[in-house]
Order: sequence, then structure tokens, then C-alpha cells
Amino acid sequence: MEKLREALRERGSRLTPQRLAIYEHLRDTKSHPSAETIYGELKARYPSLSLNTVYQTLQVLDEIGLAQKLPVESREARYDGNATGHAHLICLECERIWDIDGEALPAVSEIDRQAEKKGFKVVRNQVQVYGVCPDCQAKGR
Amino acid sequence: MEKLREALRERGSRLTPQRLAIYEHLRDTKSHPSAETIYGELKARYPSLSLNTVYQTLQVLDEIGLAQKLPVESREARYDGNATGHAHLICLECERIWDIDGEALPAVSEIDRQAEKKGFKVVRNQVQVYGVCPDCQAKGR
DNA sequence: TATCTAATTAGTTGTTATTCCTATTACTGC
DNA sequence: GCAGTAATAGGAATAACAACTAATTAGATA
Ligand SMILES: [Mn+2]
Ligand SMILES: [Mn+2]
Ligand SMILES: [Zn+2]
Ligand SMILES: [Zn+2]
Repeated sequence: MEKLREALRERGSRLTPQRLAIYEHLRDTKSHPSAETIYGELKARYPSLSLNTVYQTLQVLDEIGLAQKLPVESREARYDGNATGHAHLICLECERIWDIDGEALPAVSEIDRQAEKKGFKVVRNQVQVYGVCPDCQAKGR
Repeated sequence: MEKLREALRERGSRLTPQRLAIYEHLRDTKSHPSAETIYGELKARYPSLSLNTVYQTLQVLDEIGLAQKLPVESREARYDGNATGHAHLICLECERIWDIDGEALPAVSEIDRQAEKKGFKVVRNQVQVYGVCPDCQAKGR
């Protein structure tokens, strides 16, 4: 929470209950939710919350580096409270998203290096593997 | 063209002038255009072409493996006549897209391997590096 | 602590890429 | 040529998200 307050202050922004709730929700989940999902999950505790505020807050969190937007194949973007560069595993059937940790990082760095070799100034990357998760493979039998 | 005809037949679909035009256009460009751009570029030669047909055709080409849809950060999807797994370089300023070829491929495969290690059945991947291209860096001075 | 003011919010309306719908057109096999 | 089916064009619908605005609030200041 202090991290959030500090990052907001640097930007000349205020810490509101809505921003705190969305920040903590993202921090505490591994599910990479959509804006709509976050809205639905917080609505019970914050009945006056508006979807618009969720969108605005997610944008702010993205800008101050405390979250990232994941543009995926499905229509709605998903959000990640972990803003560090890491690869994602996305199930085409259940649309759940998992992190690929550790061992994929050197590969991602290698790709960045290739980009820099072409004179690109790299800002961020999106590495997403689409497929079918073990659960859905089992169901699909 | 025979490749297209054959792939369409297998799917029980017909080879129409619109499909051929879109297929060839994608095959002959390196620009990873959007549906709207393709529409604009073919409209002169095929005045009756509709945007809807462009969308439908791109979906068909994707399904039969002769093109792929690239979901990118900007609102409109971009399309690639090269359906093999390869990484992309995307300029955040001019929105142009380039392939990262050669040396980056093993890294892309390595990420797939990590996904498989987790029990995932990999279908495809999207590896995108966002940044600023040399042209835009020069302009930005 | 009370006051002040710019930032933020909720609610609403606007935008736009993409999909849906349907009447017409065009292949394809007979 | 004709019947049957698939594809197209054009327009309407959808849905995620952005823009707008009046009312509220965080938090700096005295
Ligand atoms: Mn993640
Ligand atoms: Mn490409
Ligand atoms: Zn699944
Ligand atoms: Zn550029």
C-alpha cells in the first residue's frame, strides 16, 4: 500500500479507496482478470464502484508500473499485477492464464537482444503461448 | 494459388476472386496489414468488395493455416501471410510491424518447450517486442 | 480542525472494430 | 440449363472501451 501511495504521489495522483481496492485485488490474485471481472468481484464490497473507474485505475496502475495490460486474442484485455516481463500460457478453451516462470526468461531476453540488434529501442514484450491446458485436455476426451 | 485452392477444397470451400485477391495481397506484402487496410488497398481493383468479405476471408485463411491473425496492443488486429511461428517487432509510434527472423527462432521454441513441460498442448504463440523503430527514434530527436 | 481546490468518481453517452443478419449472386454437379 | 449450396455485399447490431460532465472527495494549507 505504501508502494502504491508513493508511486501515485510521484505522478501527482491521489490514493483513493477504489484505487487501493483494485491494486490489492490484482496483487492478491493469480488469475489475470479482465476489467469487467475485477468490477464484478469488487462490486459486492464497493457497491458504488463504476466500471469506468476500473478502466481508469487499471490504466493508471499500468502507467506507474504496478500492473500491466495483456492484449490477448479474446476481445477483452486481461490485467496482471506483476508488471515484470514474463511469459504467459493461455488456454484457448477455458481462457485461463498462467505465468511461465524462470526458465523461459533467457529465451525472452534473447529475443529482445535480436530486436536491439536491429536498432530497435525495446520498451516491453508480450510473450504468449496459446494452447490447451491439462484440465481441458482431460475434459476434451 | 494451387496451394490455396487445395486447402480450400479440403475444407469444402470455394476459391473465389475475393479470396484469391486477399491471399495474394497478404502473400506479397511484408507490412502485416489490418483488415481495413487490405480492404482499402484492394477496393480500387475490386470495387464491389466488401469489408465484411475481407474479415470472413481472413478468418478462413487463418483456419486453413495460410495466414495468421496478430492481436496487438492497438485496437485493430493485423494479419500475416506467414503463418509459421515467428517473433514480431512492433513500433509503438508508427505502428509498423517487422519480423524477427533467424536467430530468435530457437528462443521461441524454447518457450514452447517450457509450456509443454507444464502439460500444455501448444497450438501457437505470439511473441511481440514493442518499442521504437530506428526511423521514429531519429524523428523523435 | 475547517477550508479550499484540483483530482477523482459515477453515470452516461460516444466511438469503432468486429460480428451478425439477410437478400442477392455465383459456383458446381447433375 | 437447373437445383442446391456457399459466398458476397450492404447494412444493422454488438461490445469493449474512451470521452464527457456534474457531483464528490483527498489531502494540502492555514
Ligand atoms: Mn502474469
Ligand atoms: Mn510476420
Ligand atoms: Zn483450459
Ligand atoms: Zn516507428
